[in-house]
Amino acid sequence: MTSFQKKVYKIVQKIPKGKILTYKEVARRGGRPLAWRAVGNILNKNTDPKILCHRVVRSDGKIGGFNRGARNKIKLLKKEGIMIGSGKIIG
DNA sequence: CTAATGACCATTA
DNA sequence: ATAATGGCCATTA
Repeated sequence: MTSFQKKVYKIVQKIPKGKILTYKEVARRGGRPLAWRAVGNILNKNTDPKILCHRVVRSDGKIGGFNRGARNKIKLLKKEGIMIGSGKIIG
């Protein structure tokens, strides 16, 4: 475990159901407001089923990526109650 | 240490 | 609307 990784996980796990955070926001909460690049990188290499990484999306409203494919990510978000259309978030 | 990578972001054409 | 470019950061090789 690396330092930033731990922070990112803690923040991502703290995201309440039905809500989402952008990579930028996660980075900001992690103390590195300009490290959204690394955030995505960390999640990418550590896609564990116990970690809720599907509540993190892009700033443009797009979904982004996912270990099981963006399709699955969208499904999960939809299940949580988030509205998604054309691969983007509507709410 | 250097170089390369990427679930990104913002701007410009 | 899409495509391409520059910038930023932590992690990995």
